[in-house]
Amino acid sequence: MSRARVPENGRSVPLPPLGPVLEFMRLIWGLGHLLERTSKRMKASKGLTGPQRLVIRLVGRFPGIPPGRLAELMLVHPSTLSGVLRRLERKKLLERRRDPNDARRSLLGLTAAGRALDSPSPFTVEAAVERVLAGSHPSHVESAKAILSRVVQTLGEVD
Amino acid sequence: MSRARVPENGRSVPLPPLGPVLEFMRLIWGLGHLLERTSKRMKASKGLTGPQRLVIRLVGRFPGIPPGRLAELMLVHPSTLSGVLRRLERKKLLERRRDPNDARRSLLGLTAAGRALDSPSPFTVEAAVERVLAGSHPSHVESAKAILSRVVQTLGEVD
DNA sequence: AGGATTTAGTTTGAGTTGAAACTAGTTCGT
DNA sequence: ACGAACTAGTTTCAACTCAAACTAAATCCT
Repeated sequence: MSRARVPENGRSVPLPPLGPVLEFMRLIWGLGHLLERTSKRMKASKGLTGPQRLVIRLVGRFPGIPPGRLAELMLVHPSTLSGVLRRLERKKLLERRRDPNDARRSLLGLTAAGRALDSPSPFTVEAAVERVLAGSHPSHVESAKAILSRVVQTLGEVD
Repeated sequence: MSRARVPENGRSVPLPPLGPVLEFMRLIWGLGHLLERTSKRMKASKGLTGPQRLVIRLVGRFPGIPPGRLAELMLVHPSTLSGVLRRLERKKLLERRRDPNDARRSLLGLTAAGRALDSPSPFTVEAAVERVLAGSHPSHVESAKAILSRVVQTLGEVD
């Protein structure tokens, strides 16, 4: 018969078991959503979203980097970055200068205000990842990175 | 004097090295973006986005599940699910019935058209994850799951 | 040199995301 | 029994995401 296990009453039914694949998918989707959540809260508390903060950190590390390179580094579509850069520029944290050698290209740089925000800080995604990685066996971290890289690669090659 | 390594000319400079923490962040952010990309392409080719498809799969597995439970299962905020459900309902793939025992609650179910889409299928995130997991050492998969779970938990407890 | 192709970046459009504010229904406390 | 507290779900809002279409600039090819 095996009709069972349907939560006909939302409450009181424990989380149903899913297969290992759905389990893993739930983890990686859920991870993305948690990053999103952390980002929203950072904006409320510090005025910068996650992607905005990441841009500040990376432009701080590589001044003069053009938007295309930065998008590649962040693994986002260039058009996504446009909006993030626009909002950071509106807040006077970042500047776009024209590349004298190639007028199509912009060169990104932090303003003084932007540089003031370019520092590690608690309650960020960076800090959380730092903590987890520091408290895990290096070999496990390596395995995780390998698996994640393969998923990234496999998904990426569906081009 | 170590001023070096600035890509003053976007082209021809290899990807700069980042620390292990930023490296890992790049992977998990990037994974989220790849899922997003796959989702967009699925919509173009099959008419369903990733979250929409996941809802179909899960409601198919657990008919009568209420939105709150489904949100919990998908690790998304309930308000996020509202829009996804609205769009699926507009497409006549899903129905919301009122729970006779608790009028606040809805009970979700697939229409005949929705049930027709509830099947595994290539070129989905599910298929890609399946492939990677099948081709990896089980112990590595376990390590990855453990690390990811800890990141999820650490980020989650920043409540 | 000059038109065709390629490349860098932005704009527009639809979907997803979480948080806060809101509505409506249920349960609790006295 | 009845008002207070709680719960389920939706709406509204700003930001992010990719893709496709577009602009402008550089390079390529005769």
